[in-house]
Amino acid sequence: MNNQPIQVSIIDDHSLFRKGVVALIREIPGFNVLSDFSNGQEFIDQLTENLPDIILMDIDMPVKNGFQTTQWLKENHPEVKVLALSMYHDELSIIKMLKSGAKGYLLKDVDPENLRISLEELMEHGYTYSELVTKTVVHNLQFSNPELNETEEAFIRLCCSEMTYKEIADKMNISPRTVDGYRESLFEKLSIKNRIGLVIYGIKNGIHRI
Amino acid sequence: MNNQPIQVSIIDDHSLFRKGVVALIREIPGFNVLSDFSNGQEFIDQLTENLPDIILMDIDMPVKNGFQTTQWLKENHPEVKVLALSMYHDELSIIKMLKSGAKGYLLKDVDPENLRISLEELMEHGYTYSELVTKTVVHNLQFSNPELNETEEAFIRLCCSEMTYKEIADKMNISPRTVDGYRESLFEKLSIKNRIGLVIYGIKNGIHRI
DNA sequence: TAGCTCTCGGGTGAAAACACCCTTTTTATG
DNA sequence: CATAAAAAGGGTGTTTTCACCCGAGAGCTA
Repeated sequence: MNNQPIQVSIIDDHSLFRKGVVALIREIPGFNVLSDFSNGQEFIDQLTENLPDIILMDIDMPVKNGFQTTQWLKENHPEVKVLALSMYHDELSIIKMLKSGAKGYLLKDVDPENLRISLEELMEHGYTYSELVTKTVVHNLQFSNPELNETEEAFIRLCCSEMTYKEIADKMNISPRTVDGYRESLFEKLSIKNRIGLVIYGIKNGIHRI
Repeated sequence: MNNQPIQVSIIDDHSLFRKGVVALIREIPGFNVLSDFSNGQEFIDQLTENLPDIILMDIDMPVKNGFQTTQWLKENHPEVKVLALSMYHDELSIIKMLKSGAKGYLLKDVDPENLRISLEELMEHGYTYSELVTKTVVHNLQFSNPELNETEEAFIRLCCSEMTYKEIADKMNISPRTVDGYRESLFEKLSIKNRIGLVIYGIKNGIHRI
């Protein structure tokens, strides 16, 4: 290890939480907070050559969310290590964040000591996979959730409302028959029996946030 | 104002967030952090004569949640001012917290400066009602959420599954006709149109947790 | 070019959900 | 005790949802 402090940036739209994390990280020896932003776009807009070593990244944010920002970093600055920091422990969020390029995934209810351990592990090994992440990835391998395309996700989102299928068809500018097809193929794919199952699936997997 | 620092305690199960808030409040002149706990029961168990002036109270916590703990404080130590600090901005949470005795309600995405302002206002006036709170209370007066009894909540819980109404009737040991009545009265009470609305309401209001 | 798959769309009938009418039973309360 | 209010159950008909059948066209590819 060299003796330069490790630079950390935080991207989270909850400013109280963000500032709290900033204060906590300042107390960890060997780490320094470089900057903090309330969403991904703000971070990208204010980018300088002075990049952080680690970014703590929230998922749900306005303008540019955690998935998109992590993806952007993977393509433009792959040397920056993204550590996801989210309150969601649903499988889809974790898997999507890892696929986007995150090097680890922590829940927001992690305690400061474990945050420190994860940060150090991240610098040492280049990744930090908690038990939650490992379990989720293995589970996902065994019972892999079918890939849903954009249309299917949009359809599920609309199903999480009081609209009838006919109204959904109008909204999507397709025939009610097509909606029928979407429904049937999703029932089959997701092993569910009716629209309630679709709503539960949508909410459970973060397709529709309440 | 006297020159004794105002004592603040924080009850929140997300320890990273909690410790962050602790660090932030320590930086506010005139305020001191007395203690912090991960849930209401832990706070009550470790109670001494040395009570805080203000408690920052989360809602969703294991063992004893924010509603119960605030209620308990109202009955046992009404001089302690509870300031709710939650990520939920739904009407039910805000109203239930105020009914339980909270003197204010802040969202977790409040910035540190507004937290400071609210704390000071709380000490000066004994309450701090943000625009969010005022708007919600007025809205609630105009469109007050109906009280649901145990049976209705149980029914909603069962509706958040793939069971048909006939199966729900079997499970509840009542006639399908009665279920019909429950459904119709709930549609009316909650101003919803169909079962999807019931599912969304149930999840949104914590009747069914995913 | 024949064959394959995927998306989109259509018809029909059964089952479930929903709306609106009603009566009986239970429970609370003056 | 009387009487109102609430809970439970019933009949009937419409709309929505769901299941299973089918074909047309686009795009890919062996």
